[in-house]
Amino acid sequence: MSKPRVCYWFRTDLRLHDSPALKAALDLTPECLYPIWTWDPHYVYKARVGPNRWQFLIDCQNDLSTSIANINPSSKLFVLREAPQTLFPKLFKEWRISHLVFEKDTDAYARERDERIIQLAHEAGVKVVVRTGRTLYDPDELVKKNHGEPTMSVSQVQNAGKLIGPIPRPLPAPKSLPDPGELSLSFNQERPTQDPDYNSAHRKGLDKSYSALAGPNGDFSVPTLSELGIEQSTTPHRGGEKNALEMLLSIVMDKDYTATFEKPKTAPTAFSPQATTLLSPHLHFGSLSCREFYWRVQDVVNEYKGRASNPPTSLTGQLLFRDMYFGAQAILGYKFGQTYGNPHCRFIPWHLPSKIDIESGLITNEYFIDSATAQTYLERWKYGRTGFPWIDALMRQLRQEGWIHHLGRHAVACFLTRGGCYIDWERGAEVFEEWLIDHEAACNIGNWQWLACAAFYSQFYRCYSPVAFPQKWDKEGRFVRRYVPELEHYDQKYIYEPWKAPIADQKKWGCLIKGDALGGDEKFKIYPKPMFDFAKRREICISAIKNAYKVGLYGNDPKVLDGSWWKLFDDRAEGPTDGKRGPPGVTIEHENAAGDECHLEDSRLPKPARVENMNTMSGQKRSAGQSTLDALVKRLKR
DNA sequence: CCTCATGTTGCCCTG
DNA sequence: GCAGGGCAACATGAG
Repeated sequence: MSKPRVCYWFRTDLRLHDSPALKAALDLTPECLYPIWTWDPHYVYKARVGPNRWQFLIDCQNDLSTSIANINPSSKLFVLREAPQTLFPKLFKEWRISHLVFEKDTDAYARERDERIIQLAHEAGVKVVVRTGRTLYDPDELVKKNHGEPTMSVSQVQNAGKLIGPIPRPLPAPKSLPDPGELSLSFNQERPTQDPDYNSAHRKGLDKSYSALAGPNGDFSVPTLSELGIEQSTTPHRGGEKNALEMLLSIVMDKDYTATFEKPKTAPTAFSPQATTLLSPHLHFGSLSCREFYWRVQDVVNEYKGRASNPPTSLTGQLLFRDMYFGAQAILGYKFGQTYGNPHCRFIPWHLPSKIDIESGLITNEYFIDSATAQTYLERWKYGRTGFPWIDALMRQLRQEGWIHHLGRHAVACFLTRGGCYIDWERGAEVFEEWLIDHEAACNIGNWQWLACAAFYSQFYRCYSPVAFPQKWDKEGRFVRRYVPELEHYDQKYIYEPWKAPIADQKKWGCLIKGDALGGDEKFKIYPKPMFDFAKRREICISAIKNAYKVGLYGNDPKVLDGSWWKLFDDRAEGPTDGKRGPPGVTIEHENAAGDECHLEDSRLPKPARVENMNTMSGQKRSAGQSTLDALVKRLKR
C-alpha cells in the first residue's frame, strides 16, 4: 500500500500552531503534502471586502507561506486561482491526491461548498478528513447539546460546553513538513464570471485575480493588492501568525490586564494604544488559534493571586460569545443573516429594508429606498458626516483602520437602528462586512441583531447617547480630535456638541458648523450640523420599537413572509408604514406624524414592498390586522 | 400561577 | 469625582 498523497486546504486556519486539521494531515504520514489555498470567487466577488481586510488576508498568507518554507524550503503555501468546486476534481487527478484535509467551517456558504467538495472527492476516490479548530467547541456539537436550538446566550454555551467536555489544550506547531509532490498543471483554468462584483467600488486597477491558475508568474505566489485590482490599504493593523503570537505574548505577560479584563470597563475612546487586544482579526483568519488564546489566558487566571474576572465579561468570556454566535449561525444557516424567514429575529419595520429573492427566500444585494431621508442618514452615517462627532469619529476610524472598539460598534449600531435613524440593521451589517478587518459573519450578524434589539437583547429603552456616553470615557474629546481633526481646536465643552458653540468661538477654533457636508478653506473648515435632533429621534425610535414588540412578529411569521405585516402597524408610526404605505395600488392620504420632518418628501417616493411577489397576500387569513385595516379603509373613503 | 434575579457594557440625579 | 439608586419601556429561567 503506497503512502498517502495529501492536499491540505487552508481556509480559516492560516497558522501552523494548534491546528487539529493540520495535525490530522500529518498523522497520515504522507508521502507528500500540498499546502494550498484556492482563491474562491465567492469571496472575491460576492463577499463585501474592503482593501484593509484584503491586506490582512494577504499578510496572513505571506506569513504562513514563509513559515512553511522555514520548516521545509521546498514547500510553501501554493495559491491557486480557481473556484474549489471546479478546481479540485482536476487537481485530485493531476497531483494523484489520496486525501483532502481541511478545518471545518460552519458558515452558511462554506458549508454548502464543503458538502459539494466532499461529494466531488468521494467521486474521485479521495478520502476527506475534516477537523474542528475554528471555535472552542464544534458549533454543531454545541447546538446538539443545546437541545438542537441555536445558542442564544452565553450561559447556554457554558451549559452545552460542559456536556461536551473540557476544551482541549493547544497543539504545538509541526517541526517538519513533507515535500509537496510534482507541481504540474496540465489542465485548463476555469475563470469565474465576476458580475456582479460587490467590491467594484474598491477595484481601482485592472482585476487580474484570475489571470493565470498559478498567478502571473506561474509560481503559486500569494497575490498582491494590485493583482486583485484593489486600491491601497490604510490600516495600521497587519496580519500574520507571527504578529498574532507576539501580540498574545505581550498580553499574557501583563497578568493584571489578562486576569482582570472586563470588557464593559474598557474605554472605546482609547486609540493609542487601544483598550482591547486587537486579536479578533487574527481569530477570524485563524492566524491565532482560539484555543491557544483561551489556554494562555486561563493559565494566567488560574495562577492569579488577586480577584480575577469571570465570563462573560472576562477575556475568555469573549471567546464564549464568539462560540454563541457560531452556534446560532450553524443551525440557522443563511437565515441567521437576515430577518426574513428567521424565527429568532424580531420583525421591526425598519427603513431601507432588503429586497428578497422569492425563489430562495434570501436577501439580495439590493434594498428598498422607502425614505429619501433615511437613505441620506445612511450615507452620512457610513462616511462620518452625521454632525455628531462621536459617531463620525468612530465611522472614520472604522473606514481608515478597519477596527473600532466593541462599545464604539455598539454606539454606531444603536445610532443607525433603534437609537436614531431607524434603518434596517442589515444595512449596517453590510457596511461592517465591507470595512472591518475582523469581520466574522456570525459575530457581525449577531451583534447587529443584538444592538437593534431584534434578537439576543431586548432593552430598547437603553439607548446610547452620542454625547453623554463618550463623555463618560473621554471628557476632553481626544478621540474625536484624532479622527475628526476639523474639530481639533474646539473646547472640550463643545467637543461632542459643536453646533452649540457660539459663532465667534467657531471662528476662533477654525471650523464652522453648518450645512450637511464637509468642506471649507484655509481659514475655516466646515463640519456639518447634526442631521437630526437626537432626543426627538430617540423618542420616535423607542416608541416604534415598543410598538413592534407589541405586534410581536418574528421573521418567520407568515405575515412577514407574504408581506401583509404592514396591516398590523399603525400607518402613522415610524418606518415604511409611516403615512403612505398601503396595499399595492392604493395610495393613502398623508397625515403628518409629530416630530418627523421627513414625511412630506417621502410621500413622493415609489411605494416600497418588502417582497417582490405579493400574490400570496390575498389568500391570507386576516386576523389581528383587521382593525387597522378597517381604519385604513375608513380613511380612504373619507 | 407567581416572584425574583439576571442579562457583557444606559442615563440621570443624588449624596 | 464617583457610587448607587430610580427608572419601571423587556425576556427568560429558576424555584
